Amino acid sequence: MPDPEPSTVLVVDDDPQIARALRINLSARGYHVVTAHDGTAALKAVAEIRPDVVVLDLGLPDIDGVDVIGGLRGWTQVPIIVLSARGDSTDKVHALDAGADDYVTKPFGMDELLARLRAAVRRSGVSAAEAEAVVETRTFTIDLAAKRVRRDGAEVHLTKTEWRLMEILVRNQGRLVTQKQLLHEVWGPTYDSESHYLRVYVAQLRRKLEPEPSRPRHLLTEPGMGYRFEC
Amino acid sequence: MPDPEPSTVLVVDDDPQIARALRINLSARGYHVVTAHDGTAALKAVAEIRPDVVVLDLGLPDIDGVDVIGGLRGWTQVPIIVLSARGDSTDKVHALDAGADDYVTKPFGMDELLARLRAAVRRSGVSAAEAEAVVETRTFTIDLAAKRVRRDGAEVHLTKTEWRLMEILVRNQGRLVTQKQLLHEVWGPTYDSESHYLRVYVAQLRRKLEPEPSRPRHLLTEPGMGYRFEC
DNA sequence: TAGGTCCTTGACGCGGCCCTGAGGACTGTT
DNA sequence: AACAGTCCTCAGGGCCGCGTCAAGGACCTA
Repeated sequence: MPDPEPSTVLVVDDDPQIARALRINLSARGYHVVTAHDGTAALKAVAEIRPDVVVLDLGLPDIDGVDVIGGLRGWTQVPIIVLSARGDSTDKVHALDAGADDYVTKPFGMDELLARLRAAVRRSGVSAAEAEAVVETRTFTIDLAAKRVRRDGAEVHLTKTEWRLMEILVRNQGRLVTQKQLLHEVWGPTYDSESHYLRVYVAQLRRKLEPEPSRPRHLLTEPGMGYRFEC
Repeated sequence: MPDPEPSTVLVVDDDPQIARALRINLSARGYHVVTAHDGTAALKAVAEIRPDVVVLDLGLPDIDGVDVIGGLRGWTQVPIIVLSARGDSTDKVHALDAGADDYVTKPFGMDELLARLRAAVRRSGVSAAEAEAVVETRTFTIDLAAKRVRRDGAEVHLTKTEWRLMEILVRNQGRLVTQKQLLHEVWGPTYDSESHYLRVYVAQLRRKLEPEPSRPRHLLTEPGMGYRFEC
């Protein structure tokens, strides 16, 4: 097994001290760290960089932390670990019920936070990895873990967007994925009806992967609803 | 949608007081509670009753708590919430790294534990719930999650409108669905009396799915009222 | 700054799906 | 037996959604 690429952590905290401390510690442990200093930036950052886990301080200047959780849970399952100075029981309950995965009160031990981070990443990784990492069709092979596609032995290069789209379809193989879901997961939660994007990119994938792009056998259209990947 | 069956919680604690307190509180919240008083019993209980979540005290008389976690993680992904009197950072790290999902130190607030329990069940339920969406009849099979219909092994293609209609009827299987409700949910709230639409589309569904379309056995008409799906 | 890749956006033809209307069957009522 | 109401069936026309091609522009790299 090759060394897995480092997990990306989005750290959301308006206190530069804490953000810096987290950045240093997490980076030292091999994580790829991105920081945001308010809720708006956090929501945007999640849509753009797709972190593997979010560490979220509740005391943000612009948006209430619980609303940030809600905004994320509307379209993504990314694990959220809440940091908060308030150890109040009702705060914890609200945050957890809004969709947070864990809740750590400040001051916190870095060891503990790291352990909880590992637990969160491990959990979400298990389900993601469960779907076999390699999917084969008659004409091409997809390695989800390595992010590689081969066709007749030769490697086929997919762009970032093409890959994201392909990955979602493959992870849901056999299932119909709605246009809205695809748009949300590839382009972000603000894209609802730009189905033209899908047409363009599905066409590109078909051109690269299907034996007869005009008669797709694996990337199937369900008119009015979405797309479906079949082996 | 019918009421989901209650989640089963395995409470593992050798202190009868705490075990009792948990049983009372969890039962009051609608959980199905099973208790075990030592590690051996816990391991056996998980294998036998397959709980949806385990609440595990670390101070067990026979087996070290971390080993219990390890014993479970060897074969199951059931969420484990650790309870412990020791708030020591290294204990937390060991338990979490052994595979625990969460760690709560005694004394704990019952509200918080319940919220963490909900979070754990929610997480694991997302993936498990989707699998249970297949409805079978004598002649055809409907997979609600994948949005696909099979008849005698072969795939039957439904259009968007056909599928919407079918889905509503299937989700209300056995129950009568009124024409108005069907029109509202498929064509929108402004459609009240266009029952001709329904006739056309129900006929199409019957033609595609019923063995004898003129003598429907599953898509039944209730004259003057609506339609009903029967397995 | 130049070159390349990639994302976005527009225009256009085509096929399939949704709607619609007409005719007929069935049932219950007067 | 005539009639009204509801339902089933079939077929055609309009239109929306899909696929395709191509060009503009953003971004990165050298």
